Amino acid sequence: MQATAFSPHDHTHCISSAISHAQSLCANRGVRLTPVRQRVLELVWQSHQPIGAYELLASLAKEGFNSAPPTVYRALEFLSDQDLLHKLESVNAYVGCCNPDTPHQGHFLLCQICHQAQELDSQYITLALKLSADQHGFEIQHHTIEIVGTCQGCLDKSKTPESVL
Amino acid sequence: MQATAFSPHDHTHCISSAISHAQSLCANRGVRLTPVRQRVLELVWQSHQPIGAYELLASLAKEGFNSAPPTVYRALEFLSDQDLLHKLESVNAYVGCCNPDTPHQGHFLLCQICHQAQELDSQYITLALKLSADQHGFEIQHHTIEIVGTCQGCLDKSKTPESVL
DNA sequence: TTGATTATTGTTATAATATAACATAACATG
DNA sequence: CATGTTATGTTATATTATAACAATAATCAA
Ligand SMILES: [Zn+2]
Ligand SMILES: [Zn+2]
Ligand SMILES: [Zn+2]
Ligand SMILES: [Zn+2]
Repeated sequence: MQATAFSPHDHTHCISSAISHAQSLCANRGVRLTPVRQRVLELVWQSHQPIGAYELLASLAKEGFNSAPPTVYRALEFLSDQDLLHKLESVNAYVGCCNPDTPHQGHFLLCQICHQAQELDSQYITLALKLSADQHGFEIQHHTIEIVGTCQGCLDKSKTPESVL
Repeated sequence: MQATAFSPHDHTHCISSAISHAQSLCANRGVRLTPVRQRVLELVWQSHQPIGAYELLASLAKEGFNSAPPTVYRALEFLSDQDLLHKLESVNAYVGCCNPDTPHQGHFLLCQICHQAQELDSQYITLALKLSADQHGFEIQHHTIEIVGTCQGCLDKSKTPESVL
């Protein structure tokens, strides 16, 4: 099992890969990854911690971009439409999508210690949702699945007191 | 399979049962279901459609209750702490809880046509979440599971054109 | 190339949701 | 009653998000 967000990894690779992926994907789709859109995507990918719209806005402002709310919300809307990021409803914040090629809703693990989010695409969960919906004759359009808890890394740290190190 | 919210039923029974249940539950727990708290709970139970804080506030104001935001948010916090309602994060609105005796997070079906919400407690979903989390060594504290789509009643209506009626 | 068309961005204002901070009142208990 | 605690009142403000319209930039057909 390789978790990405929660385990040590070369995150510069996450960023560069996400951006180059987004560039080719937008080119293929005939949509424009404009400077502000790309910069918002880069900012979202700065870490695996979901980031809020107004935090993005502050960064854009520092960098000389236009800094009114509609600017960032439009960029977020575009990136979301292109499946390049997801909004986490329970924290009003945004994370980069790991798999933008195929439209999907993710399932998310959110660590309340390190505040990182990991997107899953669990067939278990997808099937369980479908079974439950079917039982009620309910036709699913989309869903919000956000699981809050403690990630393995943070659990390990909490079980290793300073004195033992 | 008996769905409650989405199928015709005596909703006055939902309301009175929720309120009397809440009264005895608060008495047992030694907490106070004050007038404003009970009224908020009644308003939440007016229908199976999740209701927003400011809509509650407007109703309270009409009825002569204090009508500043903290009033309703405090009542919502109390009711949530007592497991008498849930917040639906994806719509910033609140629904009465069907099973306040045992602390839990619900799973919700939200119909985008009739805007009603049905709380589930699906063992399928609970198990799937646990399996997925375990695979990542992730310890679950709580979750947000909100499934948006079309309920059976609204599907039936859409499949029965006017001309046939 | 020009002009029409559409997509994108700029700008101002405001809506919608939620909380901080502190004062007052009600309740419980000895 | 005196006291500590819980609940409510009040004012202000924080946070998140969108409406509305103007200006600019890209696209494309003639
Ligand atoms: Zn990374
Ligand atoms: Zn963590
Ligand atoms: Zn009902
Ligand atoms: Zn419906």
